[in-house]
Amino acid sequence: MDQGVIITVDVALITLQDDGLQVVLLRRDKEPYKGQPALPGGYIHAEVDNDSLAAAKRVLTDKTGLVSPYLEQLYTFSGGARDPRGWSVSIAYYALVNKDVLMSQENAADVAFTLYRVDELPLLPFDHNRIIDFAADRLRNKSTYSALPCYLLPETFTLTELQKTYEKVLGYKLDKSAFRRKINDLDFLQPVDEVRTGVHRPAKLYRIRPTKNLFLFDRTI
Amino acid sequence: MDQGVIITVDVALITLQDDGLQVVLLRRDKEPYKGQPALPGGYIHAEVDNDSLAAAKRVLTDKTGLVSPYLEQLYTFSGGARDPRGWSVSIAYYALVNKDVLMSQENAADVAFTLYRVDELPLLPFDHNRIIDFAADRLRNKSTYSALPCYLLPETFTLTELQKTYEKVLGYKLDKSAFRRKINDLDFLQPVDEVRTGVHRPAKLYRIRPTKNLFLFDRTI
DNA sequence: GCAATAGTGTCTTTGAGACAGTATTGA
DNA sequence: TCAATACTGTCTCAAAGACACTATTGC
Repeated sequence: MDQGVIITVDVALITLQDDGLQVVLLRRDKEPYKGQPALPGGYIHAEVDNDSLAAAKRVLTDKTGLVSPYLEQLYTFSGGARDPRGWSVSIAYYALVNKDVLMSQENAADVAFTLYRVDELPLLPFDHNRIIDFAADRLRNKSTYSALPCYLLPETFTLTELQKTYEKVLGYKLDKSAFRRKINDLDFLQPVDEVRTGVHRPAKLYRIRPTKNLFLFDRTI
Repeated sequence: MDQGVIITVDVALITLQDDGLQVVLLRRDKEPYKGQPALPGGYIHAEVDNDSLAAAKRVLTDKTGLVSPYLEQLYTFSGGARDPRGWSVSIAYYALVNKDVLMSQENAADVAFTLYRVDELPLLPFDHNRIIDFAADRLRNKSTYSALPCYLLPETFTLTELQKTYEKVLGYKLDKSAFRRKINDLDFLQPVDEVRTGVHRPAKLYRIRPTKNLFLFDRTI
């Protein structure tokens, strides 16, 4: 049955730089909006994709060479006005990745990413501005009660690095003492037998406790 | 472009009875699964629906005669295994309605609803069991930090009725004193110049403060 | 020793839970 | 006056914020 509806997945791949959250955009290689920066996306391939999550994984890997440590369905955008080709549905996902992992992948896969601050976007094709707004809001909101920001960090990290990450995502400062008390109580990190040495006192390294699911807290961080 | 993908909306319309949350199911009037109880749902009509929210409203009104006071996108279910007709996408919504409003509508619109407890469902067609589980989980979770349960009540209600509603949705008892303190602090109700008279001391009536958006709290109820 | 960062201890404030109290109605 | 429900006051406890303190490193 042909309902004449276009069905795609789009992925907002988000990372963290010194100056805030960034989203990965790629130059479109096809019409419409050929050559313009837009979210990685593509049609669902009913023959190869088990479901839309599989389609999102495939799109992300095909277009960026990455396998994200965190990928979650965001929202489904739809309507007759969002795509010049006609009535369309985009099942949008968002993904998180560490900046250094992303950059080394850019070299390895020989693709050209464009990074934009999520709060300073140009006008993008389709409703991609809205999708990115949704993704940033979801990330910021969910970070108040989950371990999500861990996925913006490398495999191991110090508590100070984790706190700075939460602060950049949330947009406000946290108290060091209270932060460490909560991290300790919530018990979602495991110590690694290493330290990060720098100019001064070395800091203990941690990794997120291995799990299939995102750690959700029963209170705020 | 025909991708051979079926695209539908399904609505989990939820109400509250004495013994807990109930979901409205209707007997399917078409194949597949003709005659079996299932969620109200239907194809997107690209010619008439502005977007999937409009489609969900239309489906709900066409099949039940209702306009729900609360309707929100839930999740998008997809894949090749959920529908015998082939690879399909269901943009699922959930809606809330008061039991008495629902029942009077059943008579007015001359439709036959079947109500099932969300925790005691038979095996349903497609992945409707999963959709209802998602809806009940979302409702219970969101009720801990929002005014959602108000939409399960009639237009006006007493504080005791509201507390009982929260308790039934959440599945645990709340302290009366603390509950009223919070309702007062959160300031999302407005008093109505009426009381509910019964056998004993009359109770003040309230309604939810008029707003376009759901009231979200910065803490737990 | 000094500067800088890592990490801890403790006081105060706030809000939640427990629970007992008072208030108002119909019969 | 009594039963039943509406509504309030107060004590205790736990978690959060503020902030000062100690610890460990390179130089």
